Amino acid sequence: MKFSKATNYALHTMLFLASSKNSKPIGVQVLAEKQSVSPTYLSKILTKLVKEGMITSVSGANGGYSLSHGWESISFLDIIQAIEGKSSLFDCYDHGPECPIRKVMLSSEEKMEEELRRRTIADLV
Amino acid sequence: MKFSKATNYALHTMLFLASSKNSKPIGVQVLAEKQSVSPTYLSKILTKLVKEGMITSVSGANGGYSLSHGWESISFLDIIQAIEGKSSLFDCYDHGPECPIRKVMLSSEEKMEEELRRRTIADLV
DNA sequence: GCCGTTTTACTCGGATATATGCTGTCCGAGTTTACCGGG
DNA sequence: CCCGGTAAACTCGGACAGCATATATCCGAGTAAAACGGC
Repeated sequence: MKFSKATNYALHTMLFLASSKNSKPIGVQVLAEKQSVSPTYLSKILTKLVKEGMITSVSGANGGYSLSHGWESISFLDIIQAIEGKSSLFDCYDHGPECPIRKVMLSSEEKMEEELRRRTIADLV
Repeated sequence: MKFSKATNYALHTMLFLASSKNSKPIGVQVLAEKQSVSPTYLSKILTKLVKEGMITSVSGANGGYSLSHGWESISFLDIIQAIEGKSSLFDCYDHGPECPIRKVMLSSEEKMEEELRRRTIADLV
């Protein structure tokens, strides 16, 4: 089990957008170049962030992506879940909600999420 | 990103072995049946636990798997890492060890591992 | 009843499908800006 | 100077290919206990 590269790209893109306080949108070409990833693939990833309202996209010439209003409160967990989905890391089949193993796994997972919820991109700028 | 089913099987097998205090080894057939998984596949998973010294296997008739001496101190993390490997959940390419995002991810991951290290199968019996 | 042989019940390991999800590409469509040429 | 049309610079979305890994199966080999059979 690994975090996907897509999550990595999303996090670094958010950090980059937050670092360049430019109000003008930044094209996906530029963002992709910084991370050595193809623009079309990055675009696909960023679309997920747009749908979650974390960033906004502007079509047409001089278009690109920029942070949404209220971006300062976006946590690592928000970004990760936008890419990876919100489902639990651990599936316990046929053992029901009372499965003691499941309980341990879920509580441990929750510890990580607490920390990821606490940390924001804005903290790093 | 998900924990693999193999990890689930490994954890439940450990719990089952710990619950049935029987000193006699238990055949993979029995263990597999409890979890609705094929015996040959489960065997492959359990081999990893054997290599890590958590359980021992006995060949031949009336053979099977049983807990190793000192099993009481085996943590969830031990079992999970035996199956999933010990590498970090988050890879940061080309950003070096000073990458601030990497630091946040690793520290969050560490929170989960702390909890998994604290919890043992023996606690659940 | 004893001992050697065979059968049976197991695990072990490698090789090999199959499935699933991640990564990445391609292309057509829509959108906005910049440019350009005619009046 | 203005205005309309065209080109250029973008994002968006779906379809699709390639690849890695997880999942699962198959089979031959080794191993230990039980069963058997001759003496």
